[in-house]
Amino acid sequence: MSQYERACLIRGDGGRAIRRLLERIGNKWTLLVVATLHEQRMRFSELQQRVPGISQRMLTLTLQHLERDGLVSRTAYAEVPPRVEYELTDVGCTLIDPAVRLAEWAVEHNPDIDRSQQLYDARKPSDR
Amino acid sequence: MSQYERACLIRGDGGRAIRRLLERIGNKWTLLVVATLHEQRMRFSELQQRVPGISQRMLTLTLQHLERDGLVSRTAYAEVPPRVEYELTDVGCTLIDPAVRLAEWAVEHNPDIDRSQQLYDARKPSDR
DNA sequence: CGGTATCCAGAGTGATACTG
DNA sequence: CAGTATCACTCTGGATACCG
Repeated sequence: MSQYERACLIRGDGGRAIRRLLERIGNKWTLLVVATLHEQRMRFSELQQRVPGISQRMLTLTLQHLERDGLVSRTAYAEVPPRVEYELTDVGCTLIDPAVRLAEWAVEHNPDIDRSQQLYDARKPSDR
Repeated sequence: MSQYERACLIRGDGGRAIRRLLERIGNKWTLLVVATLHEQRMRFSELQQRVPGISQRMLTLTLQHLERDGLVSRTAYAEVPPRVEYELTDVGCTLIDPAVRLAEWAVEHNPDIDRSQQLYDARKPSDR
């Protein structure tokens, strides 16, 4: 399969498949939560500590979305005080690999983008 | 490098690298424009025709961001009427591969996600 | 402990009209 | 042709307070 043909996958159905995925993981916290859960199953409060900066509300919302999509499973234990644990499902695990590729690209090309932005911003507006 | 170690890349610097990338490509149009330009260099109006639904304003904004990041180059020809052509830079091209992996995941797992959402939504709110 | 409910500020997006 | 300018709207995310 050629590089060209593969690129067509992105536009595929007018881009609907990948758009849907990006609406999921394109937000501020989802990938961080997924990557954190990949280390091990974890309860709510532990997750909140390991994802620095996330608010209770956003962690709740993120986990609910992930559970609805079947990427994370939620287990509530009938105890007092309550205990709830989250873990990646099998499908959720398969997302790690493509996500890591993206992260590798990001880390590798961050300096390029910095440089390009500085050049761009230094140009006189009239030259743009 | 283990799967576990690779996943750490996502959280890397508190997730800053991949967050920056997702702010770029996580929006509605960027990846569609990149994938379209991957076919060939193209002028503004042609691009607008090939990316169905995009407004003039959003295409302008998307291209300006991509140019600032150094993923797309812009060439204006001093003609009347004006002609401007866009093409992927070398760095821009390297983004195609990880993006395609993501698209492949999206296409492959779309049915899983549909099913999971239907199950989730069918559950009584009290069971959640 | 693990959530909900409410409110608010800001960013992303789109329609429309105008311009070199 | 390839943009800019303006306005309106929606959606996200954050702060805070309360609940089982």
